[in-house]
Amino acid sequence: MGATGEATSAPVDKTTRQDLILRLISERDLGTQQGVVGALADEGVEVAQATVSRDLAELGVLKVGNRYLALPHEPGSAGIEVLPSFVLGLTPAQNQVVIYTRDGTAGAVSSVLDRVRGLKVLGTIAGQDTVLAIAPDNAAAVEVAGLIADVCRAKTRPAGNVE
Amino acid sequence: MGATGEATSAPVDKTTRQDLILRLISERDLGTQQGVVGALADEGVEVAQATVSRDLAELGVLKVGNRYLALPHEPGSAGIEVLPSFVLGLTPAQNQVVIYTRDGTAGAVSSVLDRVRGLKVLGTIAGQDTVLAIAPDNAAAVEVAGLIADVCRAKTRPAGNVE
DNA sequence: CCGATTTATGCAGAAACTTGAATAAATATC
DNA sequence: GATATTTATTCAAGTTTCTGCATAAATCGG
Repeated sequence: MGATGEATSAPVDKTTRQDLILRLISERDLGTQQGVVGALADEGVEVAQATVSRDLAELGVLKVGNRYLALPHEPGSAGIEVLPSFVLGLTPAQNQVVIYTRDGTAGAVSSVLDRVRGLKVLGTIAGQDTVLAIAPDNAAAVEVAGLIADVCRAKTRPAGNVE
Repeated sequence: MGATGEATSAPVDKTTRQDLILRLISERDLGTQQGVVGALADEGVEVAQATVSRDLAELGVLKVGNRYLALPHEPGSAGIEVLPSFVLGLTPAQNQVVIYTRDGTAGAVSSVLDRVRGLKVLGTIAGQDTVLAIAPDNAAAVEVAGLIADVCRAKTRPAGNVE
């Protein structure tokens, strides 16, 4: 049967829908909740914008500039949104990203990077003011670097306040 | 205020109660659901036996012989109840437990031991038909050995079938 | 600053979950 | 094997969660 664009299929539960949202905003270029509603509809999941609003908040999805980023982190711990306070610069090199941080904060930055789910980072090594993030390959390293740069540059705002 | 034996305190939610149950059956020697109800009451948590029955089932608590064991494992993976099929014998040595298994099943046994929460095992090493389980100290090793022996000897039955 | 777009929230009905009482089923004891 | 004990399950509240609708609040583009 059809690979894409089902009509109305079985009603999915909240968890399934939220997993789907995480996948969709990784694959497609989604920047509005209405867009997410449409993308969900393409997959046969029909919900209201209000629901997407609440889902994004619960998932901890960030909106960087004009794009949602599926980078939720462990609840309760510092997330990627603290990076702008610590990161001074960064540069991809081979399959690595070298990240320059305020002195003494490299450990914290590496800790954050380790905890962010969805980031293509295999592992990190932290010095005093430098973090080395190891990615699977150069493409991933470039992607990660771009992502972190975006987060640090653009006005980043959490997609919501989970109660 | 009193350290033990509160009267009726704030109504606790399901998760809190289940955590408490895990702790109680580790500390005390509980062998019946009515006993668990009583132990909970001592802590100021009043519930019916039916609730305890459902809790034990959800928690995956085992009843070995005449005693509940708080050894829940990752849901969906093989748990401690498969050990009798694989384990032939075992002996504590220093802070380790040497476990003799059916040939080829040492890996599976070690995998199970690694996944069982609440077991005082730091790590395991598996050969072909032998598993070495490393405990913090001799006392822990003896305890673990006794536990595994009990599980293999006594009629072990899962405390329930979660739907 | 104004209108348009995007996002968040109060509310209400629906659905799902939780739990105790009663009772059935299973297990142990003699 | 009969009885007593222990555990599981059915049923019916009571409670919580979920979600759309309508609307308020916030943000963006001139």
